Amino acid sequence: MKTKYTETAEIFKSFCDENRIRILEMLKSGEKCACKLLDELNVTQPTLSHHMKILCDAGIVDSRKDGKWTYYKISSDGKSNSMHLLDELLTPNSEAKDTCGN
Amino acid sequence: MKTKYTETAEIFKSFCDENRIRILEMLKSGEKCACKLLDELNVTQPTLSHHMKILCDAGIVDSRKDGKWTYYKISSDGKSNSMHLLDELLTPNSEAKDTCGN
DNA sequence: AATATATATAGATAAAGTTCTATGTGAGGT
DNA sequence: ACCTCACATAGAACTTTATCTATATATATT
Repeated sequence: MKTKYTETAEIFKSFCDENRIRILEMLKSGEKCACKLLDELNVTQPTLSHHMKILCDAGIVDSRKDGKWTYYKISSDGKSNSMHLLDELLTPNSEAKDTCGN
Repeated sequence: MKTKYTETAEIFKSFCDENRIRILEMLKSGEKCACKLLDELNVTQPTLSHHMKILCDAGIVDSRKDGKWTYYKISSDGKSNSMHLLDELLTPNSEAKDTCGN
């Protein structure tokens, strides 16, 4: 069974690898094809493919095939979803104090 | 050398483990001492300690010692910093298209 | 059809992360 | 002083993740 915690963790895994962060930074300037991303990263093609799968599966990046090429871009839904999740996770919801007096 | 990518990844590592997500959810209702967190998680005390160190080192959680006890709470600076980082990472900054025509 | 190119998948390996047991440390209480 | 309780650290076992090489697939191009 996949808990809600697992799902949240899946999404944030997108952001805890250096190369995926580099990829996202590249995509900030717009849609890019895999070959272009590959040019700028010091990884092999299968490694890039692995990272793109993680980003796409998490919904952070959208992909589109055009002939031989695959283009990737940041998903605006993925962005708002993850921003919302993070906000939700870090926003205190009450002031119930705990003094360990139990 | 620690790149900016490494640092960003460090911070987001806070959110990619199920147990750390559970911990953060518990802290949403206010400051809690380690013993209380331990009660509600199915992990040993050293494992909790490990997770708290990751959360504190990332600046997401603040800790405070009071006698024998250590209290943890979500850091509002940590929150705004990580929200800002995520927003920055996922906000497109131009519409430069790339048609792989290079 | 044969070939070349872009990407994906499979499988192996290595590095990183999580978790445990055992032990250390430091703060109170008796 | 001694003991107990809360937490941290050390080190080992296990799991997960990242990365590579080799290969498959799918889309042009000739």
